[in-house]
Amino acid sequence: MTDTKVEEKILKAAKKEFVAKGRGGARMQAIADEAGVNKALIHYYFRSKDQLFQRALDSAFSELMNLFLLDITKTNSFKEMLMVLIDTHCKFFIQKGNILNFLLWEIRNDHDAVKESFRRMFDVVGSLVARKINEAVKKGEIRRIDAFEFILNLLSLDLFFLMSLPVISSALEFADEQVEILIENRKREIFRLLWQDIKK
Amino acid sequence: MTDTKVEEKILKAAKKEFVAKGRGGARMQAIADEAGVNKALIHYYFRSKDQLFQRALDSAFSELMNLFLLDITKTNSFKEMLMVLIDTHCKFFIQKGNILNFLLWEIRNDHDAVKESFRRMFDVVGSLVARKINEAVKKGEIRRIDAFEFILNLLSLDLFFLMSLPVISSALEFADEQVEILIENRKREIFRLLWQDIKK
DNA sequence: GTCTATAATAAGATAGAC
DNA sequence: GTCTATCTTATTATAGAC
Repeated sequence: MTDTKVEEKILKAAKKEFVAKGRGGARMQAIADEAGVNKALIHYYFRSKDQLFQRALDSAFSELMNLFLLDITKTNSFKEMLMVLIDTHCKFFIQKGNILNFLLWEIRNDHDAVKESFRRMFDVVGSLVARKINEAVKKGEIRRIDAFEFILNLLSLDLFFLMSLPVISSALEFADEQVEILIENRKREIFRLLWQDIKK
Repeated sequence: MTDTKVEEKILKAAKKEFVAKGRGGARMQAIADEAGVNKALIHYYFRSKDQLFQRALDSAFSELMNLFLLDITKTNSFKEMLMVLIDTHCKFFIQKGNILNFLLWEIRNDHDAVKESFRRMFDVVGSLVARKINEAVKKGEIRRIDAFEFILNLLSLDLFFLMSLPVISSALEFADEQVEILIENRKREIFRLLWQDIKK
């Protein structure tokens, strides 16, 4: 608690506020309150709102990248890996709320801010999945597929649904249990669609 | 030109500014400049930034809804319909830029603003597609499928890709021609994945 | 390092002339 | 209806005490 560095507390609070309100809507006062410090102290550590935002964006983006760099090498089969991935994405984004909407919204004007991390992540994940695909093909588990298209298919199906979920469930006035059922159905459907496409 | 109502000119300019900068980042002055009128005139017509935003959001949302209400009843086969839909979505969002990112971002705090339109659209599109499915099933063109899951699959694959395209192509430093090839490949892949799943 | 008080500015809103 | 000029407020940022 008290041994958590103040700088970290502020950054954490900033991330929460920025993800909730966006770059423009976020308030330095709200960040200070959330972190339990004075407004002036934020400027002491981070100089300006702009620089704080950059740090928060970096951090939020890294969190997302780490999700995709999960240790999936431990899964035994491609089928199992696919199930684990879908499940993990759902759990993460349900917990993290608007982080993906936030990133896709704020990054559009500032591609450079994440260009390097994105490319690195892309290389690592790309080659990791490509290797997994090769192994599975050799074992005769799946047919030969394109790694890029496969990843894009998976992420599209997972992430778009999770991004739209608040709108869908609010507009259709789903109760909490209905939402849970919806998610479970969706996970099954995504797995079904992807697996029957690639399995041998 | 001059016979375009001023109110409409302002609304159009507002939509452009809000979609580009978001609710918080948009500036009344920028809207006035874009519309070629005075700042005070915006208040005369729309009272406040807040009310202008609501109108702009409504209008942007309607545009999107209209896209999904396309006259697809004219297409002869389910296969043809699917191809037309994928193509239309791509064309629309490449032209309209960040409209989807904007909506998914801004609506998260204000579901009520679009609840009714969304539900109406959902009902209309849902029953339209369900009817199309029934016809195609009877003709033996496709297997029996769930309309909700099918629509979600289609929109996920289409829209997530288009939302992420700016980030992807910037981070991977794709040239314009490469982006075009990417899109064409993606269209083929989406159609392939969906069609082989449902065709009989 | 952390606070209080305050400056500086940006931006939305309005009054009033035309 | 449309403009100029101005008011008001919200918010970032800083100076300076402790």
